[in-house]
Amino acid sequence: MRTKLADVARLAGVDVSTASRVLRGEATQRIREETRERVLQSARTLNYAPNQLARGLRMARSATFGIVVPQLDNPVFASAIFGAEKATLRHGYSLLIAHRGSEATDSVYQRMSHGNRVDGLLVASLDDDRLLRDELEAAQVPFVLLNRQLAGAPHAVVLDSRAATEIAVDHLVALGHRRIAHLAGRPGGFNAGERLAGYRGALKRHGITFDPALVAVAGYTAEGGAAAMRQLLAMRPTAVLGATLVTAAGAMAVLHEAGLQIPQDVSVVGLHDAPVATMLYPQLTTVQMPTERMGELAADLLIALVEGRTPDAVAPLPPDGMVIRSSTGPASI
Amino acid sequence: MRTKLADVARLAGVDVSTASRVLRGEATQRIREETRERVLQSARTLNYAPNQLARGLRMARSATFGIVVPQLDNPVFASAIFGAEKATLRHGYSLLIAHRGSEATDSVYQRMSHGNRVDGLLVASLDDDRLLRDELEAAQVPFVLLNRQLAGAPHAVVLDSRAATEIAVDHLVALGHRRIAHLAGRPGGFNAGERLAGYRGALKRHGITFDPALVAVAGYTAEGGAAAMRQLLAMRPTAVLGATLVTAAGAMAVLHEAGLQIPQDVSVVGLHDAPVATMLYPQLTTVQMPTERMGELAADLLIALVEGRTPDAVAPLPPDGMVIRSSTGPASI
DNA sequence: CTGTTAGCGCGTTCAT
DNA sequence: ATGAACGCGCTAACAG
Repeated sequence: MRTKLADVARLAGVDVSTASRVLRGEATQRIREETRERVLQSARTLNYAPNQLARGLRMARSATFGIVVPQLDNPVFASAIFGAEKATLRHGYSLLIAHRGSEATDSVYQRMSHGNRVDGLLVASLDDDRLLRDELEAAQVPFVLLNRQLAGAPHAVVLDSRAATEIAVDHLVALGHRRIAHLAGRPGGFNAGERLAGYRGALKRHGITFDPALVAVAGYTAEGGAAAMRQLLAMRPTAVLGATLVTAAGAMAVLHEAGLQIPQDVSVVGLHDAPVATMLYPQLTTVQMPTERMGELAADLLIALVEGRTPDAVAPLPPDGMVIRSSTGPASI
Repeated sequence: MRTKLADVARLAGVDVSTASRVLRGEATQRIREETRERVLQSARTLNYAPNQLARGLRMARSATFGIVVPQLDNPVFASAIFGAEKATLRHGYSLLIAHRGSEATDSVYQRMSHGNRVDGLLVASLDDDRLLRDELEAAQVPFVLLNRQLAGAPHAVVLDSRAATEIAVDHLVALGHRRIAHLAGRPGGFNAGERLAGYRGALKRHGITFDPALVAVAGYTAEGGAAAMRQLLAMRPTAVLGATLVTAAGAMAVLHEAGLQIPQDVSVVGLHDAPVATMLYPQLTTVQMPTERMGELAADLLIALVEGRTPDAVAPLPPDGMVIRSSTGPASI
């Protein structure tokens, strides 16, 4: 049997309610300094930790969030989870993890909300808007979206993908590139649209005419990046801007196969930064994004929501900057 | 207010105790088929889900496990978590995630055990034996180690790193290699020792004399792999066996810099398999390991433990096999 | 300033 | 075959 509040109270010679008040640090209540000390001391010697199940039942508040991710091997999500876990821990919340499976009924959101009684949800789903909205509505708990938007959902923390592509293009233009290809993400996706907008905006700002033939849909896989790059080869770009590290890597493989030198013949930039960037050859120049911070801010926002505050919307997180490695260089032509 | 058992009971016109018996599917109890139907129907229409907090409090059993990882961006752990989550979900358990921080007192294990009342722990820590044993002892819950051993801890699910290096060496020897370098992991680490043993054993089996100068400590980072490879260059190996994908990638970068062709001049093999292997140039030949299965088996083992069974030890998980890509080829000399 | 009391929602005796 | 009553450990209203 583990030590419970009653044990602490008995040892301190007080009632459980008094012990509870002391341990919870009630500011409004007045408690004699001497009793407070005795209770604290008892709790320490007994190594007391409150039973969160009982507390959650009583308070109708589990101090637990659920985080739902599509995959774990995506470094952006891994980093976001890490940040979220740091923030929740800091505020005394725990984090229940689950992946979004294919279950039709009793979605993961409802299970966490109704079953586990989480106080809120961190949602990093890639599902389409309609499905996601329905499932989140049924969950009936506050939620914050991670790196995506959802029409009608007010709370989201996203990376500023538009700004990221802009500074990537700036970097390439500064190196003299004008024929810059873009490996685009999933058409219709929120971030894909933002990136394309940033790409076009930056080109325009530099007086370069947008050429649709320099954009190919790559999705988010190495194979997709490779296929898109093959298609773009005929356009003879001097630089390529990938949507993610993975697509950039796929493109690099195709460039290698084609006998093109990186960066002498073609420069390559990837979005986000992760250890894998240093594992490519040549090491990939990237736009570093605050992915861990995104998780932290999302958790902070969720905490504010469940604690009844009405937080301001969080602006898209600007990139941390370019990480210049070896995959970019002066334009050859 | 969410629907509770009493709501279901009222709608069905029975007592809560009856509703409880029906919904928990008590085998010993006899319940009239007609009432059972009515209760089930009521639960369905009210979209009832039992409050796990209340149930956990009552049963002294939260149906929740804690999983503790050092990092999330390690693909082996990410995959293991994914597998563990699948298995726990399948058996009606939830998964609380946390990383092992640097907190001295009130370790993450104790917090999960005493505070969150998890029924068991999945431990993927890299901490040294002494610290880990003390903290786990204080947690007082069943636990299963993930991909590591701990003296005196009976339950662990590990990958067979020894067999993995063995088949990697077999593959290289079959290609005619005899000067095979090894980028070793953290000295003293469990898996590092296993890999070295497998390497030495396979060499011996093929009648190749073990040369300590062909082994360099690389740790588990790209930089470590690069440094070790630089050191080994003087030995003119025709093949390199990395401890992980990351170290192999670091080594490949050094080979590129040195103007050596992969695989014409030097073949490279990495242990574990992950998408990043296809992102390297040339694509990396690897030994695929059942990392996700490891997580599943660990969760299954933990479930057996907390449910009072006395499961057999799980043997080290053999590799799934070689994934031959482009980084290995016939020995040049 | 502190003790008494009453549940939170559920599973489980013990009755009937 | 079903209902009544109790308590898991905790917090919060109400007394005093």
